[in-house]
Amino acid sequence: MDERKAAILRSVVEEYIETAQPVGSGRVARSSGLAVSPATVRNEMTALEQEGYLHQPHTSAGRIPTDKGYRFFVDGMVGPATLASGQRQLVQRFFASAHGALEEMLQDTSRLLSSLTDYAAVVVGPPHEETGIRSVQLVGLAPRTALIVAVLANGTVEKATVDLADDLGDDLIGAVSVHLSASLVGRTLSDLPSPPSTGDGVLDDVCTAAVAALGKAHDGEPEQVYVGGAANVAAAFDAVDSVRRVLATLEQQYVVVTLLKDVVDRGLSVAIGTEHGLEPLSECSLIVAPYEVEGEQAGTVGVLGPTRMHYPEALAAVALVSRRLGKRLSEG
Amino acid sequence: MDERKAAILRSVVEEYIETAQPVGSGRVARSSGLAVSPATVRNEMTALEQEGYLHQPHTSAGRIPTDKGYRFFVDGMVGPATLASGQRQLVQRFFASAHGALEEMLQDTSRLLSSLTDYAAVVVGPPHEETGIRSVQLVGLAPRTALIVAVLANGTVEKATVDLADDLGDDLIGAVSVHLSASLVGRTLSDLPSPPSTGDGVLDDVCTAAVAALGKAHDGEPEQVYVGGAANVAAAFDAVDSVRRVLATLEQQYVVVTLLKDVVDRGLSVAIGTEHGLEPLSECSLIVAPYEVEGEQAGTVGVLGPTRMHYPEALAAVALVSRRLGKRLSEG
DNA sequence: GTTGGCACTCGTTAGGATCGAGTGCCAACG
DNA sequence: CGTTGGCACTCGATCCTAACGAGTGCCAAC
Repeated sequence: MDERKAAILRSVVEEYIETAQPVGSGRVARSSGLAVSPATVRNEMTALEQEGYLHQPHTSAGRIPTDKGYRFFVDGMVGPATLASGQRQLVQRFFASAHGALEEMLQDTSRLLSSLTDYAAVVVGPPHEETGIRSVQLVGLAPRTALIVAVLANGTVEKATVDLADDLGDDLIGAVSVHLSASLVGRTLSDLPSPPSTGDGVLDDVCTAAVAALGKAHDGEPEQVYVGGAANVAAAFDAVDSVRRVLATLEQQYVVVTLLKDVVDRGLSVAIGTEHGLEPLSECSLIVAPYEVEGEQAGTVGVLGPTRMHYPEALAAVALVSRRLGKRLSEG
Repeated sequence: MDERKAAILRSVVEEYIETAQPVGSGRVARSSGLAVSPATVRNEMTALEQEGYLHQPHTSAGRIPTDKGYRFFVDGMVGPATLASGQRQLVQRFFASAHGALEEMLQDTSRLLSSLTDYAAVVVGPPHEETGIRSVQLVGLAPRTALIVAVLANGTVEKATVDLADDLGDDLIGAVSVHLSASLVGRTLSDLPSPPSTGDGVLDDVCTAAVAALGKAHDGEPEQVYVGGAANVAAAFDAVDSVRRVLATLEQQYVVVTLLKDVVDRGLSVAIGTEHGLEPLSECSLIVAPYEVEGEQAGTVGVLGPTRMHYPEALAAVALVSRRLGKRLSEG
């Protein structure tokens, strides 16, 4: 692919992202900056179509980029755009004043990202399984029900209800608490030991049940995902049915988490159209970036928009937010 | 309003809900079961229009119910429909097998309700402020940061980060925990006492800070709200802009909570169109029902659909789900 | 009070003409 | 040989008109 063809392709993509209208040779000749006639552009465009970068809705219409065309555009980008200073300030201020619980911060981050890009935004939280347990406690709720509560190092709380065979007194529950605390603190949810025997059968049984409940509650559960700006999906498409499909997919937390993980694992930061293989989202592109907490990859932030999204700006926003989020979470 | 006019109005509403097309006199004459001619129906319909129950999009089109027309229809309903046995079973099974944390159960309930009705569903959780505290604990997270964790009687966990002036040792944190526990257990979040002095200045300071943090974190915060089936909004309207407006409103948790509270407080179970005063939702109707846990009104479930929603079925679903949810939560 | 008849309204649909953006092809040009 | 202007052609979009028909309001008759 020679430089001129690339320039033409870029021009088509840019125009189409801006106008959502098929782009004709005349428009490209004017806007691409190339000093060539529309006829020359036409010749190149037929070639680009044959190579699969462009698509013609019908004879005598302009061209529309294919997924492959967007891919070339994205790969050939000089890099993410620089965000407007107002937007950078917004991010700055958000993370400067971000406070309180991890959960709220992640939810607010997804809202921030969606308001930066005008697309739907997704934030996947850090895996609970790998975070150190700071405290464990058993709390009696009802005569035969207790709650095992584990506080993790990142400030999140995991809990599970434990059904008890007998009605235990507060003293016994307290004893169990102490024993559990001694054996579980410092471990992780994915690495729960069976607590050493105390010699007391009842006490041991409760301990085992509690640990089992805690382990089971978060076994195979995906990480928490926070979706922000879902309403932007409605603005991005004008077919109400496309909107429905995308929203229905976004509601399935498990699917979303898997999707983001998958894309990140494949080392991509942009998945265009069908590249991620999720059929209901074939009209969408997804931009993702992992964020790191204390050097460890902790979670993912992402943006979901139409394939004709503003890639440079969205990439910049996602990159900035993921970096700042990681930094913010690292300082504790 | 005589009986025949009421029957005609009912017929118009039912037809319009079914077809989404303006309803003409001929159709009503056929479907209403009244033995009258279209001409008679026409006479009545002009009267109904002058009284504000019906609206004509343009001369020589059929009639569409106004909000007032829907209101009359709903008020005159013999009662909620009986749900299909398949749906009743679904609810049955859901609550029989519902398990685990309150939060997940409420989220799943909203999904259940949305799948029953094909509208968006909303569930507002019980207020945390009024639930008894079962356990309080201070956990050190970082050198100068701790987390105060309160377990409530309904199995939910409240927490707040506490910034410490000094780096406290585990022993001191433990002491604070014990002291906090002694003074806070049994109280509620809305009724936090200032812990009695221990004679130790540092210890007292930390206690006060922790209690303040806990109180502040949930002061004026609305109850948690769970939205399910938001994608159904896209199916209910065919103007993509209406969809956007409604979704954008649903994303504002505070607005949604206030809306539901407001409607319930006014003793309504149905708010039609502009009745709730929330402009972006003027094309929607809202069906709500409070649910009671142990005799106390605890929260609200609701359904948001287009004004031309299937009121009898939706009412039945909301009523059933709220009743069963309350029952399920009461048994602990 | 009810009804059939009737003229009228007005959105919807269908057909046809026109427009114009855009194309492919080709011959000419540097 | 790549580039370009010219040109005929395509085909969706736009506009117009006509015909249709569902529905209305009104009125006279029952």
